[in-house]
Amino acid sequence: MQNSLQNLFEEYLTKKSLFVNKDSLTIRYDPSEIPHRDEQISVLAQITAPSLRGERPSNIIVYGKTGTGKTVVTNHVCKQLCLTAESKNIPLRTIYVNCKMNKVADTEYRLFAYLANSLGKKVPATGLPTHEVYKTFFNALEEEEKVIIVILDEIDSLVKRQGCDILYNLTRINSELEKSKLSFIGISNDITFTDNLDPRVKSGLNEEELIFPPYDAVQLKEILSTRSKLAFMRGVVDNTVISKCAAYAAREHGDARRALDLLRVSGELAERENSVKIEEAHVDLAEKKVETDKVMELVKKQPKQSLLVFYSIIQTSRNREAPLFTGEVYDIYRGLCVNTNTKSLTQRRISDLIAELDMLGLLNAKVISKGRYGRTREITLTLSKRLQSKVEELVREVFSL
DNA sequence: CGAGATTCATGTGAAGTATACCTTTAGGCTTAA
DNA sequence: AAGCCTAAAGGTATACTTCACATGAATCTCGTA
Repeated sequence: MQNSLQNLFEEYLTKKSLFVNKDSLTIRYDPSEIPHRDEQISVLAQITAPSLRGERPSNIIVYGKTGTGKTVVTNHVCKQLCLTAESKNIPLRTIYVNCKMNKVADTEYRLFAYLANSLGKKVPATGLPTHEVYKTFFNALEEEEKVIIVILDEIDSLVKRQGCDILYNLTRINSELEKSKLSFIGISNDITFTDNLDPRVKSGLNEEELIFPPYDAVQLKEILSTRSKLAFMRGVVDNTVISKCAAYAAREHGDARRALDLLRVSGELAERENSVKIEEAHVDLAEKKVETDKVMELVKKQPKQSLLVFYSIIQTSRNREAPLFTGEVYDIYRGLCVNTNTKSLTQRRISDLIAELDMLGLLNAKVISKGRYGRTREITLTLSKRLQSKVEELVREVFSL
């Protein structure tokens, strides 16, 4: 056993990798070229450029669906901005926050805590008054004596959860700052997100806006082939593979991240099979794996109670085509709590948890009225059968069912 | 027959509770003069 | 007397519960044609 493991590792080392630089296919990678985004880049650069003269740039909201390059472009421009500033000794700083990340920046308190933290101030996870955390952040800002650009990724989910007061407070900070200047780049998947915003907030935050259209299949192909040249050894990827990845991703509203994931995972699968090049079959396998990984990642992050609720929903809908209602799910959930020795939450809370699962895209829950028969959420699953059973498996593991 | 009232099942908002954690402060102990 | 540590007091955020009211179309009711 031990020996074979060692063999495996040694074999792995001697084996030639298909990859030269796998990082260039991940989302963390900042490519030097971002094809088909010249316009967005230059607009963003123009808007943020005043920061180099110590002026406060306008606040911007960046719209676009997932994988249209919002985050990459924003980070890219900010990085270049910072590099320029650094070389010329200009006081400038950018902070990136993802507002969707659970338990990181999804409330006002946590957002300020995160921001303060990234300016080097330690703030405890709980206990302080929110205003105190706000002050800590504010003072940290003043101490910097810089122009500071805060990038709020997935800002729409923050607003959906917490309302727009947070944004109001954020936009207000500026008028109180003396030594530093603050501006925002909000990134949103939802184009309609400013519609329900308080007009004061809207005018403050939405000084400029920038829209990222989805990529089409041709553009995706181009992106993929640029990146694949960086990522793979020569002759590993051929055109048909790239076309296939692009086609799959184009089907999903032109999501470049997905396309890159597909290509990377295809490569990994091919490598694992000791294949010398990526075959179309690998892409098909990768398509499944990418989807699975994405969902499983998300599910794993959910708190136990949400998992139980989700599990109840999957269980109930298994033998049924018709959509489920909150009440049924709650009954199943209660039973499950007894089985797993878990303290069950109230229906009120479950109602909120279901709404959260809906927000995460793990299911569809629509509030409907059934007339005489009351009002409820109509719940349908969006995951494929295969993924459903994967989730079931995971939940059973967690609760050792 | 049709307009308006009724009804159901649960959505939804507000206020309250439990828990975990924070800072402040007062008291007690130690130490150095 | 000054300095340091500790534990209690008083405060907050968050996740959840409790309470009370809101919702909205299918169904019922009853007056009218």
